This record gives sequence, structure tokens and C-alpha cells, in this order.
Amino acid sequence: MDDRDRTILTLLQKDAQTPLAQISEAVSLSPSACSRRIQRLEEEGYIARRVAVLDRRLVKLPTTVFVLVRTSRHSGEWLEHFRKAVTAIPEIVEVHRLTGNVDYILKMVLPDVEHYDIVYKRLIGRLELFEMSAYISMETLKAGTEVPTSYA
Amino acid sequence: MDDRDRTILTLLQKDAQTPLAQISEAVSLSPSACSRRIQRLEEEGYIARRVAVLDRRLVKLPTTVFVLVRTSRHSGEWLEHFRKAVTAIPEIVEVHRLTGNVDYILKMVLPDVEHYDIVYKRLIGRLELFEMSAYISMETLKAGTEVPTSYA
DNA sequence: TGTGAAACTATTCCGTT
DNA sequence: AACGGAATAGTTTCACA
Repeated sequence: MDDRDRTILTLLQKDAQTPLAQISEAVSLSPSACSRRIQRLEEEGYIARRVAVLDRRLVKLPTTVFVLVRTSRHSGEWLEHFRKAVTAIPEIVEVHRLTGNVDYILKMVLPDVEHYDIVYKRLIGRLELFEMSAYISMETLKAGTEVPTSYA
Repeated sequence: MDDRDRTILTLLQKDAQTPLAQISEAVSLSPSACSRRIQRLEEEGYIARRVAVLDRRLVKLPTTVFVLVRTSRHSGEWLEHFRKAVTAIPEIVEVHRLTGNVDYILKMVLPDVEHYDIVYKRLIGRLELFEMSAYISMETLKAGTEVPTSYA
């Protein structure tokens, strides 16, 4: 993992289909050498996958809600049950187990704020006993899939 | 936007470089027709961009921290100042302005928990007056870039 | 690693429904 | 207006130095 690899990762994070010609220019290497490096970065797993990012407004999912969850149930079984429940609900796009007084954070992507109630009911229908506080995003100041490569 | 378009979007969200042959099979259409549809979905903006997703552990950024921010400053100027500050810090990957008693939520991607202090200091060095509560992710139960296409 | 040839995709054109 | 098939163009990969 050298500076060239990091530059390649930075470029591909911005645009996954950057032509080899452009990459090779950026790192002062031939297209074939770049191709081999990218292949290596994929095989070794640095590049997990390449995905299309959709326009949230156009696909009618403009609303983002974060939900902080507290529970009194802390068994491994409950956690697995919870994991299955959130995995099965497509509007829930991200879930983390946290330290501190909040147990979980959920990120939901919804057509509108009213739709939150549907997901809420689906969740409490499957899982017993917990408290949820919803925070509706009024404005996205920063978003993206890119992470700094300097640490790699 | 018909069922075929939605299927195409679903496939490309999972793998942005799904071969046309495979897509055309999935939607029972010729490769050329699929090519045109994808082109249209890009031109009309449904597909915002295609990006490479990196393995967070391998690029040495395994730690996720959510930060809830409260502030007493609520001017438009302060907001712009805040936006510039978080935009300039690459470890901060997502920022939303919220409703309710919490003003902002930040998502940070870090090499380790200790690194949080560095970002914390960088933030409070640029912005006056606010309160931050950090919640460290112990486990990611669900993550991804995919959103449901049924609403589109 | 770089160069050039080959293979593979994807795209465009055109005739058709 | 949209599709399928054939020709074209572009990109990636391979063989070899």
C-alpha cells in the first residue's frame, strides 16, 4: 500500500468507473500497471465493492430519521432477534450498537416523516420492550461514502 | 420509471458493474435496451454516481463514532461556519441538522477511539460554544448504501 | 513495469414492431 | 416511442520484452 494505491482508492471512491487512462495519468503509471493494482486491491479486499448511489429525492425517499434506542434486554439472543428485525426492514439502512446510555442508533430512509410510524410499528411488533427517540433530519450538511485514505 | 427500471436500480445498487448481459436477463430485455435505460437513469439523475466502497478495517479506519451536538448559536452565519468546518474535516463523513432538543448529529470514521480527541479539538478550535456527546459504535449490525426502490 | 495485441464490454445505428 | 440485432467504439486484460 503506497501513495499510488491511495490515490487510486481516492479516485475510485469519487468515481468507481474512472477510466484507466485517467488513473494512469494521475499516478504516472501505464494503464496495464494500474489495472493490475486495482485487481490486487480488489482481491485483497481493500475495495469491498462498487455500488450505484441513487438520488434520494428522485427515488422518493428524501427523509432521513435517526433513532436512538434504549432497551432493558441485554442478552445475546435479544441482540440476534434485533439484528434480524432491522435487517428485514429495508428502510433501516444503518444500525450500530453503542457505548453509553444509548444502546442502539438506527438510520432510516423514508418517503416522508409520516412513514416513520409504519416502520416504528413494524419494529415494536417484532421486538418487546424498548424506548425510541426519533430525530428527524431537517438538512443534510454533509453526506457521502468517501473515507480518508491517508490511514491505509 | 417502471418495474424494469427499479430492478436495474436494485441491481446497480448492489453491484455497480453488473454486466449488461446479466441485467438484460434479469429484466427480460436486450442488452441494447438496458444500455439505453441505464443511460436515461443517469441523465435524469436517478443514478447520482457510482463509487467504490472500501473495507474500513483494511484501510485502518475501523472505528465509528456518532456525536450529538447542541448549540446556543442559531444564526445562518453560524450554520455556514459550521458547515465549512465539518466539510473540511475528512473524518466527519456525515452531518445532519435535526429537529428536537439535539441540534446536529455527526458521524465520524476514525482509526481508533483515541483519535476522536483530535477531531474534537479541531472542531472546538474552529467553532465557539457548543456541547458534544460522543457515542462509540461497538458493533455495526447493519450498514450499506442501498435504499428501497419500490418508492421510486 | 511498459508496450502492443487481443478479448471483452458496452454503445450506437438502423430497421422493425 | 421502444425494442432487437448487427456493426462500431471503447476499455480492460494478456503475452511478452
